Amino acid sequence: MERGGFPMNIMQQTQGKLKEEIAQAVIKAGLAEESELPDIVLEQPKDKSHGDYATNIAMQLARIAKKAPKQIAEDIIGHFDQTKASIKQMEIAGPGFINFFMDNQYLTNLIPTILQAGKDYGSTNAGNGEKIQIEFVSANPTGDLHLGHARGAAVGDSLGNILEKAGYDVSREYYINDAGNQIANLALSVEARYMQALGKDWDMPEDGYHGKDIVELGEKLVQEYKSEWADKPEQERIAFFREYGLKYELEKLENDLSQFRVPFDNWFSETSLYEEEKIQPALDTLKEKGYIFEEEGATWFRTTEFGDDKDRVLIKQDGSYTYLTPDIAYHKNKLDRGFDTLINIWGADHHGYIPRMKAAIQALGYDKDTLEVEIIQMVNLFQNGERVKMSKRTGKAVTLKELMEEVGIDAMRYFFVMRSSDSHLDFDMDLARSQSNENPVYYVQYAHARICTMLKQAEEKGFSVSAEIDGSLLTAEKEEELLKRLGEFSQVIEDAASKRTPHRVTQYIFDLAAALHSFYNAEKVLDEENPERTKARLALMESVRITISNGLSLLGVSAPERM
RNA sequence: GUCCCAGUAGCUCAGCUGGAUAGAGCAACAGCCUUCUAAGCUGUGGGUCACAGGUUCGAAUCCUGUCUGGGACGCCA
Repeated sequence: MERGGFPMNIMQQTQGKLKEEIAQAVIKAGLAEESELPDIVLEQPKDKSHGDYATNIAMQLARIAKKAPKQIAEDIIGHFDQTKASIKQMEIAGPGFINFFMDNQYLTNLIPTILQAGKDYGSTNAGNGEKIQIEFVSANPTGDLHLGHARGAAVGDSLGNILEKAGYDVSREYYINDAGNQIANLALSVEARYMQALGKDWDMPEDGYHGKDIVELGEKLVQEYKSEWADKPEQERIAFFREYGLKYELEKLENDLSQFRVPFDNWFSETSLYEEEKIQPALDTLKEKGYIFEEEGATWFRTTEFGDDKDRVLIKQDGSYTYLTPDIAYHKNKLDRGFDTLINIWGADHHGYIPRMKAAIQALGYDKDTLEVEIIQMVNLFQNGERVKMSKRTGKAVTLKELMEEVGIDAMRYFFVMRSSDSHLDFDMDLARSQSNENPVYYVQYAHARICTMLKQAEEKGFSVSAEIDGSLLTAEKEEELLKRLGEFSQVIEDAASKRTPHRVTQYIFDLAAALHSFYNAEKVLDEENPERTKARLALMESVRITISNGLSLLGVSAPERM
């Protein structure tokens, strides 16, 4: 029952057997050759009267077998070996669907599996250890992280967790843009705030950073150094502010993200590309392959070769690099480190950058799909029913840190991964903060806490959770619903991983929590008159608790034992 | 002008590689606590899936075009 060190996914096993038997029946009935057999699709009908599983194979075979779908379905059923696939009943419905009603045993078998797996329940080896690097956030170290970064951080971290759970080998990385103009600007901004803190009349630079954090830094510097730096030679002063500012900003980024439960495996410095002379070799590689040309005193990369709308400058007329150039060297470095797939998570305002980066990947000799760019759409903040206006220029944006204090980390993490990343997100602060039934985070956490209470009281009454239960006692409608949901967990994770859609996990645990609440109101777990059923239900409850807890942990949301 | 994302219930959004009567939360309405946490549950109403063509047994889903909203189109980063 082991696969890749993880418990085998019972549901997949069941479905696999069923598909296999369908294929056998089709061949035995002479409806198609093995080679012309289409992929067998099993779906779980929404309507329970359509069985536990249904297949559309008869419709798919209509053309190949040159028969009416209903006739084909009858032939398949006639040649089907029910005993092998634990089928209780089969029927033909609608235009030619075959509905399968399963023997329930296969569901209750889930419980011992989940109890044994514990924190590992849901883990699979679907990713086969594929090495994936996720680069995300990567905000310039020139100010506080704002809402958009926060969404990217939540999505990136959750996706990383999900990929790991699905058996991928994940590395999370933050690319620090500590080399370009923006850092020169940071130094000038820090200088200005320092001078202002000393009471001097000093203008902010043209493209300065107006965030509150730099104002605070100016004040901090005055406390620490008094007016010492005001009289130093400009060059020395700027160099100091540059270094100090960078360190200050980076520490802040790391602290905020770590508080937001977003750890990185590696913080990669752009400057290191210069120091380790990684840029010229990358340029040389492109040159050798003939993708470089000179024009109007600049050096160009022929990205149009790979479908970009125009070629891109790598070295400007003044001899300096564009942003793209070290970034190409950076991506070459990533590839040299042996990752199979690179995932970059970018804000929607960077989508225009995708074709040139993909061009670089291809020019370096890799398939364009080696690099995947996940675009995260914008976040709009709402408070008191109104959209909160933000301006980056004046530093009026709401920061990650402020939001963590205002609404809490659990709510933020959940909300940011609640919707598909390519939908704009309306973040309602009042809703995120509210401790009410309108708030989906509480809804899910409450389900977990409810179970914990039951388990605790069960213990006080002398019951203990055990995998040795009589599964035939779990036949109530709400119990079957719960069991079916529980069985889907691994598949949900695999889908979320392979399609890079972490929001599916959020939807899943919400649905699971709903099934739990519904069960809770319909059935009583603790019943001293009926200890066997109590034991069976306790084991079911613990299975649900484990699954909710595991799901929440993928999202970086806590699973409280009481609320 | 070109490119990307979105357009599904009053609102916010799901809808997997095309499948049966399009789902959920909120809001509205009607019920449920002497019983394991009512931060919960049950029920009702609410839809020309932006529009128009096409592909086929079958389209919210795939293709083409149009419209609307947002974003991007630098020798900025």
